[in-house]
Amino acid sequence: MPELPDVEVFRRYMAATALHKKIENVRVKADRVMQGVSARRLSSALKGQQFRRTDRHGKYLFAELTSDKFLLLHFGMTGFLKYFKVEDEKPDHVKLLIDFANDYHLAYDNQRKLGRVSLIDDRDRFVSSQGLGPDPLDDDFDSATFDSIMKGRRGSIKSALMNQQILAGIGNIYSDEILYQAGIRPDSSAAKLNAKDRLKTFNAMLRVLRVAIRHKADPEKLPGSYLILSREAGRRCSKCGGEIKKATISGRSAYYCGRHQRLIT
DNA sequence: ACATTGACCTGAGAGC
DNA sequence: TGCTCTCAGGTCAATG
Repeated sequence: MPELPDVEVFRRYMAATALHKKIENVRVKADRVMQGVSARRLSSALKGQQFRRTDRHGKYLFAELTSDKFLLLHFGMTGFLKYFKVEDEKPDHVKLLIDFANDYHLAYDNQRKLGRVSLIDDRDRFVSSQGLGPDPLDDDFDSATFDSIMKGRRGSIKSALMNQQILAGIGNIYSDEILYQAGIRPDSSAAKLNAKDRLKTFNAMLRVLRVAIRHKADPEKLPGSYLILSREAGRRCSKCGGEIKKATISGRSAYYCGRHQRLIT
């Protein structure tokens, strides 16, 4: 679930529910997902504070506290947030539970332990220390930046789109979707795309990410012309009737239409 | 320096 | 029903 559009939906959800409320208590499950911070320190950093605003870069969510520190959340493959009041709405694999003064709770849930919860001092410093590339939805990210990123790549276009050091936020599902919409096969060489192909990919990227966010990143609500609805080998392409193929690229399973997506080598 | 692979976790679903 | 096997949207360290 949690690629850029999903995390943006989580961010908006958190902003709509959990800002400006006094944090009364914090329950931390000491776990692999806690990174660089003990349960005790995280708990004391949150207690008595409020969340002032939320922010996102790629797949990372930042929740700024009134103390100027940030709670950092990464959702791995199975993470999500839930704001709730009564106990029976509490999800099953809660790693961090924040109790507010209004008797509501915010849960960070993650079944598999591939996510990350941390406490950081500075958002921008975190982004650069992680070596994260630009977020494609940042205002100053344009097609010229996208061009310069893609030109120097030796591998496939799909791997380039998914490389967080190059471009932050796109994962396996949305890289397939972007290339499906752009009509380019995922195993095409990133460096061999011409200017027109790059512009097509860039435009498809922005469109797909925005449309996904608008539909709450819920696959069932996405337009019928999206690959995500028929992402299975042997199915028919919703655009051209071609056959959906499966391939392994950089160790991840990729799906594409064998007819309307062009291989560029 | 860059690209690709395997390991890390846990549970769902397929196949028998 | 129950067992085993494979796979899953994440990153990171190790390898080529």
